[in-house]
Amino acid sequence: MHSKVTLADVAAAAGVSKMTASRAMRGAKDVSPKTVERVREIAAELGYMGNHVAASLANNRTDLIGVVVPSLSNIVFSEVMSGIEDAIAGTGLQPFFGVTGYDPEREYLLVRQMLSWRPAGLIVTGLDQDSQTRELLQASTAPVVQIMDTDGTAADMCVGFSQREAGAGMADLLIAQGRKQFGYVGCALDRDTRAIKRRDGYLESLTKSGFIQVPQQTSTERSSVAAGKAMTAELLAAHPTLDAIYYSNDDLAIGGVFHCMEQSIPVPEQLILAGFNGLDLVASLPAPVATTRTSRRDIGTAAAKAILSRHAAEGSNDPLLKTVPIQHVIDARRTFTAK
Amino acid sequence: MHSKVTLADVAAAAGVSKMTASRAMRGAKDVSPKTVERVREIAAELGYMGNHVAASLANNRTDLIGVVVPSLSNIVFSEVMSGIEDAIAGTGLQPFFGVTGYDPEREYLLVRQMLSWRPAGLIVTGLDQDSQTRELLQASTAPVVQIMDTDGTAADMCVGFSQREAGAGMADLLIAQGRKQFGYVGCALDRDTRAIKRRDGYLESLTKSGFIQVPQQTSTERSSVAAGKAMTAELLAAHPTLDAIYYSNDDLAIGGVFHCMEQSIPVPEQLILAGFNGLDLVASLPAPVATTRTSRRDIGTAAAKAILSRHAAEGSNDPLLKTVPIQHVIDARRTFTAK
DNA sequence: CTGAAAGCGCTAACAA
DNA sequence: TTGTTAGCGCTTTCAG
Repeated sequence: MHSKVTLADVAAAAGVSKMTASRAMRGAKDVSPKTVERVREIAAELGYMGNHVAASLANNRTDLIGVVVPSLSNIVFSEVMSGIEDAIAGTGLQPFFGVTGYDPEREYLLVRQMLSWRPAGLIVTGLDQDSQTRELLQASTAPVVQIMDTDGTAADMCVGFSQREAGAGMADLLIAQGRKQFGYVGCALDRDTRAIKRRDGYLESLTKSGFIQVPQQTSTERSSVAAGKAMTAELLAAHPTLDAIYYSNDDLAIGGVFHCMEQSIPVPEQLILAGFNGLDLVASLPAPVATTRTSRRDIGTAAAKAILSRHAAEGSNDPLLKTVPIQHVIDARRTFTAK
Repeated sequence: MHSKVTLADVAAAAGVSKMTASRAMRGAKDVSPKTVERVREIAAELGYMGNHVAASLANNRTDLIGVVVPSLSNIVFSEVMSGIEDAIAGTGLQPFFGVTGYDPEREYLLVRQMLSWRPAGLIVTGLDQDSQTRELLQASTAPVVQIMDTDGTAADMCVGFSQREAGAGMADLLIAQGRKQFGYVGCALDRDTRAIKRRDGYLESLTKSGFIQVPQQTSTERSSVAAGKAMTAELLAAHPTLDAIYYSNDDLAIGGVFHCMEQSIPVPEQLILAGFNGLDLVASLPAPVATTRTSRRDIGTAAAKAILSRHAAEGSNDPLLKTVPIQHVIDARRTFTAK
């Protein structure tokens, strides 16, 4: 009953060779339907269960697709993984994940370990790995897709959007709305390189328009609604006249709204709050918050497809896919029409 | 540079046997430090990267630990996975995940595929797999941990709490608060067996206390804040005198609060809202919501540890771990002190 | 401390 | 349509 039953046992019991049994158990192509039926029947009886490890070694490739994300407590990455799941459903590919916790050393170890499983492909978050990791990615024979960011150079393929432009775009929109006093609230800026890029884009755009003074409230703790609430309180205590705050993400911005609601600060009339990610929750908030809707699921899907297509293109001379831009949409309709 | 370099190449270049090279690359036990150093140096030069597939086949075991969850869009499961990550960090184990989408057929396929990788362990959500899947789990030589639920019989080991009691407990608390008119709002009740158990516990407890009439608003769509908002509106339109609503989870309850805030319904004075999960966000809401804080991370950690300890106990006669209960805490302080 | 032999369980590539 | 022959790259014996 246990996994001690091997293909050889099945073959013997069915009175065929291992090879025939092997063929019968998978493709069934070039095997008589009768044989297939008999072999499968016996396999079921014996409780035979194929061994992916042996199969992978024999044909020198696995059906594994490695995914490296910085965090799982962030719903964003869960959604990326859902997108990946969607794309590979039915292809027989299996995702396996690793979480870096934004730690480059851990990322290196993870990528190494994953690569040593000889995966069919690797999806890694971000373009800013350290040099060791980058070398691994570049040397990899398996297709590699870096996701979520296009500000930089990809080791192989890349699916995402410009974080810098996302930040700049939000700044431009706030400026266009006539806001004059801008603030910024962010978490994990010591390690979240994409959040840093957004902030840089935001500040740069403001600077271009002559807004030099931008008070910031930052922290190295991990993003949360509670942190957003507290940091908004602090920022506004020091700078009560702000009329727009950009947050490193929606979680913080939601905390900001909650603070404003408790303090009866009119949002968005007196103060516009802008987050990032476009979490579903944001659309349901009692007070409007601007956000950038990122197509995380699409990024996951596109990344997985890029790997699949690379496999399909194997040996052909088709030009290889490099960067797939994914649109993001600044969503501030509720915010601005409410003004 | 590529992964074409095998251990044999390294061994040859170092002038030792494959075996010595193998030993040098991992444990380093029973090998002279000199040899270890030389072999590793050459391995690095050659860009050698071990092959986990071959290693696993040779020693007939992998370092993979399979995790099956129903969904990733639910932050709860991401947190379980974080807990698992924590527990296995540094043990060299690799988690690989599969998502069922609450589909039993898909779950069966997933478990099969995972088992065929001969994992070091398997963590599966829930106790209510269909019979095929259950057979697989029971026949598995790898340790299996079912998580999140203890209402039922485990195939092997089990880590979680009673969903039924969680629902009943919330009912009791609401009753003790003097509430008289109870409602219920739930999503995905056609497939989320744990949500069903909570509702059953809730209704049963209410019935015991004589509250027979409990209007329900249910839907098969997936839980979301938006759904909670809409369903609360509908439920209250039909039953405006309700003074307590239990939701199948926090997402829906949060939608409920947002509805009440927009309609200026005093929460919790006029209406108590109760969710489930204890999401961090709930603690930051402008209006208090009761919830059941579940230790999801602990569940993940305990599950992973159960697998590790099973491995450690291999061959020994220690009694085997069966069920690990994990506390959940009903958190309604803000709700009730505010009353 | 090091090495040689013998597989792990499966499948590619032929051959029949 | 089926079978045979060789491995895949590593590690477990067991000898030196």
